[in-house]
Amino acid sequence: MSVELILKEKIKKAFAKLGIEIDSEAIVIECSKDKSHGDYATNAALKFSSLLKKNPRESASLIVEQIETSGLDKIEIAGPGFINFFVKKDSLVSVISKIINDGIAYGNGENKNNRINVEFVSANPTGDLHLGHARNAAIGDSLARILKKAGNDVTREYYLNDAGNQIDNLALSIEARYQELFGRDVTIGDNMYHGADIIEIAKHIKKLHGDKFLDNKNALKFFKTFGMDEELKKINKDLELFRVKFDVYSYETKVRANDAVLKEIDFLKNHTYKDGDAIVLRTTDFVDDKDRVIVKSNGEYTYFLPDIVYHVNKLSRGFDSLIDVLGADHHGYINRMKSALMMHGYKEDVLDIELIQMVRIFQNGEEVKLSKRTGNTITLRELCEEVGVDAVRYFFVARSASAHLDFNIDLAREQSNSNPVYYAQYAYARLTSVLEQAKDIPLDQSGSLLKESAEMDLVKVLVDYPNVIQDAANKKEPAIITNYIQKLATSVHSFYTACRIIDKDNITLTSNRLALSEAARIVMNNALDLIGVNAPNKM
RNA sequence: GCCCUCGUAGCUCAGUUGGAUAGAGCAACGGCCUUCUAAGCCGUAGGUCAGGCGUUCGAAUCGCCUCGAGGGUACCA
Repeated sequence: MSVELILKEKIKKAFAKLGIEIDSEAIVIECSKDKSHGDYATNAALKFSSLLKKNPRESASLIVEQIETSGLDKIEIAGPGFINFFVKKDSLVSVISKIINDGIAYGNGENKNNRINVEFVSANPTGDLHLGHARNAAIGDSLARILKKAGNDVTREYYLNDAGNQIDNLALSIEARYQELFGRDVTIGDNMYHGADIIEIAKHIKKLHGDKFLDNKNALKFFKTFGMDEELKKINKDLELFRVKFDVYSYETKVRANDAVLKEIDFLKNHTYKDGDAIVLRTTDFVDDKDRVIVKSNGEYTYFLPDIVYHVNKLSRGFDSLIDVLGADHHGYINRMKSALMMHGYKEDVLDIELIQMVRIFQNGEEVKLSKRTGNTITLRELCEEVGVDAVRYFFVARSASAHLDFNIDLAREQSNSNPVYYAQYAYARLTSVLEQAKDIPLDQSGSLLKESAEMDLVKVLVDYPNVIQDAANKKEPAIITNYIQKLATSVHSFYTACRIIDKDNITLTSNRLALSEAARIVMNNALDLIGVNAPNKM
């Protein structure tokens, strides 16, 4: 059990002795920022003083009298009524042997028996993944890793809208380029795809099939599936480069098979009304602020309807909850989809939509304006080639998803200390190097000789790791992990500078410090992996 | 108009679910390499937490108003 949990239990029991039951979730334990405030502190006396009918300081002393003191050096009451805990060194340093024994499993949450489906990227296979997809991929994948680490059963899913207009336009674009290869006059319309990738696909088809599809009734159908496969192959190659892998690909055409959409309309009939020839879903009965059209006057479906079918499909596969990672422009989508799922009897929070704010690119101190129309775009591949996968993944996750991200290309490209990725990777490389040089010296996991403040600070950061994972998972916020990585790197560098690790004249101390180094190395590797960043042995 | 996200050091951002003297990194300044990687460490300086009112023992955090940035408000996807 972690130190924090032990303290929570102690506080809970102290309250119980005073005749008050409180939930241990409600007890807040903080790591003290100031050493004179002990190792950990709680505001429980302040928070619950009204229950004790005493002022905060009096409450604090009542509680302190009841706290069982094993594992503690002393307890102090300070300020308006904080209770400060000075923890015995042994209870802190025991984390070293725990980390070394658990290895990569350190920080794993208990199995929650909770199946979560995380859907992200889901870009239409009509061209390269661009900047927005890159942030989506970085955050979605990191989130999946974190949720898994926290003890959930996670499935990564990619949804392909292969029934929509985009795919038709893709087929038309390929057809035009294909005919062009045979010298025909073609015009590429505004809603068609102008990219060079389309020309490549057309050439590929010509090479494989010659003029077979020049005047062929089935040409468009073929261009559609062939083009989509080609584009998806490229997307997957880019994603692989970006260290993102999906467990499941869902095709809209398959989701819609067996009249699933018609059945859905029938299922929803008690929640719909007609507006002219259109069918409108009464989402305002639930959590939406406006009713939504699901079938247009011309009989076509809006995208919303098959999307409902898709979400119901996901839930029918046995997931306890769904997460969609979407761009911030999908804001209006959240409540209408939740409403639709509530019509199916699901709770509002069965679906969680993580909105990702826009990325702005800065170069030479100026914003780079991107536009698909003018062809001025940046693809995920270009970005990775330009600044490296580690830097891109780190930067795209390091800011809270709900915050706009200004991505400074010059900074990310810079292989210098102004780049936070290198700061963390360097800490890892230093530890690895020391451990390699001292590989003949056995580790002493007892921590009995550790006493320097730099050593104990590092130990406390390591103790904190499992809590950080739970926190990041609960808040669905990968940026919490990067914040932790920075803190850990700082502690490692301070320790490294303040304490000489290998000392041939003091092998016992060396063994202690090597064990601490190994523990820190394991946790750093572990944390970097959660955001998909490599931990290099050398830099 | 209405809804959402946001506004914290010169820049980019944290801030542990209302707590003690608001913190990092970069940029600036001053120190530290005969020994494990100086891509590092230690220190100095830098703040009207956009502004105002309120809630209470206590507010960057909660509520209301104002100002400012971005997004949404489609029978587009």
